Amino acid sequence: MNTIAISEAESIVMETLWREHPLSADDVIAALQRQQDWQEATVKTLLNRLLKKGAIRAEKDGRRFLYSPVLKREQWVLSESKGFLDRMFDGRIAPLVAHFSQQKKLSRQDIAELKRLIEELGDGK
Amino acid sequence: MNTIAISEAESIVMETLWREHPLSADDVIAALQRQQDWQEATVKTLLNRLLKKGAIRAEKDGRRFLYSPVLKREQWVLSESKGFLDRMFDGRIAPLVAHFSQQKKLSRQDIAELKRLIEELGDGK
DNA sequence: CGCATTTGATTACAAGTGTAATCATTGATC
DNA sequence: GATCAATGATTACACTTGTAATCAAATGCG
Repeated sequence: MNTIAISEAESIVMETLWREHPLSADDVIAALQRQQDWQEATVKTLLNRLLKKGAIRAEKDGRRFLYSPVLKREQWVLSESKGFLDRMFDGRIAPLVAHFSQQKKLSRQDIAELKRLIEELGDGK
Repeated sequence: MNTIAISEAESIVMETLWREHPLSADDVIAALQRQQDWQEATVKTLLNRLLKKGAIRAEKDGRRFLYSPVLKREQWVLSESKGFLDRMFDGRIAPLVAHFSQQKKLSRQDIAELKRLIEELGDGK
């Protein structure tokens, strides 16, 4: 229903626009130049696909367009996260954390942050 | 040697085999019958693709085959989770939890479980 | 004014995916 | 032994995705 589906490559373009906008195609290309080994044409294709999907919008600025996100990052992150958790952990977050801890993939810092988070949660109650 | 990539539909077949194995194609089809609106042929295609990818193996049982997972669920979950966290949360788990909590997507039960988990972590090792 | 340059639009194309129908082989049945 | 039913193998086909080249329209330059 609500969420526009965007592909991995498209999401990389979105990240650029979420960081800063509006941007011209050239700006986006420049921003991605060193991070991604893409030709200009590739970025333009992705911008167009995102436009067609309604994930971004374009306003005319003289001869070119300036692009801005329509889909909000929060929204995207939440729906992706939800989909992921549903598929992998029956929609619940604790099992994910448990999984990572069992696999010893939690750093001391992760644990500290989690602890702090949980405490805050306890408070608000 | 890193993880075999399986698609969404394929992962559904894998879940069946992870739950119980070995299973014949018919067993898998039967198991998915009500959960998924797939024709028999579809399931067979998916089994074959998984075979080709090496995610499952087949042993002959008379005229048919019995299928078992090769790829382990733990392995798959971990690599999917890692990819997901890298893409969305810079590889760290605390921001995911923070995100869900900000969005008020944590149930009381989730919080309780998380609390228990974190306490355990503090203790051991 | 005609041309080169810029920049968006159109077209391309292979791999992967979802979804399946059809083919072929082999054991089972009459 | 010839035929049927079961079951794996092959083929199909449209859509998405990654990756881009090429086309076309607008605009600035000489």
